[in-house]
Amino acid sequence: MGAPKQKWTSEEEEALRRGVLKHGAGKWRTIQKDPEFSPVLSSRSNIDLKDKWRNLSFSASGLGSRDKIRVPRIKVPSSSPSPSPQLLLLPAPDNVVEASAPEDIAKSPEDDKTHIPKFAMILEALAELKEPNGSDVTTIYNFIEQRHEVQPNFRRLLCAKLRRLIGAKKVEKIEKSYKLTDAYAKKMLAPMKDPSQKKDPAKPSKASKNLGLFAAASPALDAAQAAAMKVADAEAKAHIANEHMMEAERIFKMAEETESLLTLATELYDRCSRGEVLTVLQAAHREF
DNA sequence: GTAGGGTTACGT
DNA sequence: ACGTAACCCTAC
Repeated sequence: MGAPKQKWTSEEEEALRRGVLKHGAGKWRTIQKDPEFSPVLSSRSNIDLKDKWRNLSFSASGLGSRDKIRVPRIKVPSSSPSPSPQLLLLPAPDNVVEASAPEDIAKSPEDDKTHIPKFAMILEALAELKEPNGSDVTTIYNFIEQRHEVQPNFRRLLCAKLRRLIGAKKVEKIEKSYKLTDAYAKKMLAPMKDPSQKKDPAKPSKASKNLGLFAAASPALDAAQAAAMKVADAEAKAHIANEHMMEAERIFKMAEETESLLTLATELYDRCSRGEVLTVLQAAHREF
């Protein structure tokens, strides 16, 4: 029944970019109705434009790695060479990055020691929040955000993750809130006296008697829980400390990059003002 | 009409 | 398991 997702074509994307350049971000209806773009964007609604722009903004802001600053790439449409200076001021999302990414730092991209699966974070949050009627997304998000460094779009991911956990019968949804299922909560808190843990993902155990699971927790459960919390806490602290070091490192590197960019820009400007013709490639490789 | 949270489909 | 693009829902 559903429409199989209408992927944006590069023409549509380009029209959107130009539309934003012309009318500004937020004027989605105006852009959509503009005769210059309406032929291309006819099958897109104003909110489609908005959503697409949001996606572009996200992917252009280089989450997780460097530059929070969006660097608009100057793309001359080849037919009309009119690169207005506004281009440099517009917060237009664009395919940044380009070439020249000297990874001279001896840091492996995947750091297994500090990698905590998203699912684990969510389960940990639910286990420790232990709200009888479940916790809503915001509560869960806040909890995780305090404990772990999360990416800016984590909130968005959280919903998808929770759904998967529901599918895996580890979490159940009550109204707008989420909580661990009876079966899974027990499994988490159970001591390892049972080596033959059943991994049956299809737990038919209905959530009929899960009320008061935590309220009626036995001393043994409390102890196990406290121990688990201590471990989790220590891990979280180590994780945070590591994150801070990495962040400092990242900022330092960013400062270096910014400085060299500034130098490059100054040189470029100097040369251009003397009438020299340079290509971006030359500039990037300092071949001038 | 727009912004932003939420959901679903899909690719890796 | 995870991230993301496209789509949906709702408050303002």
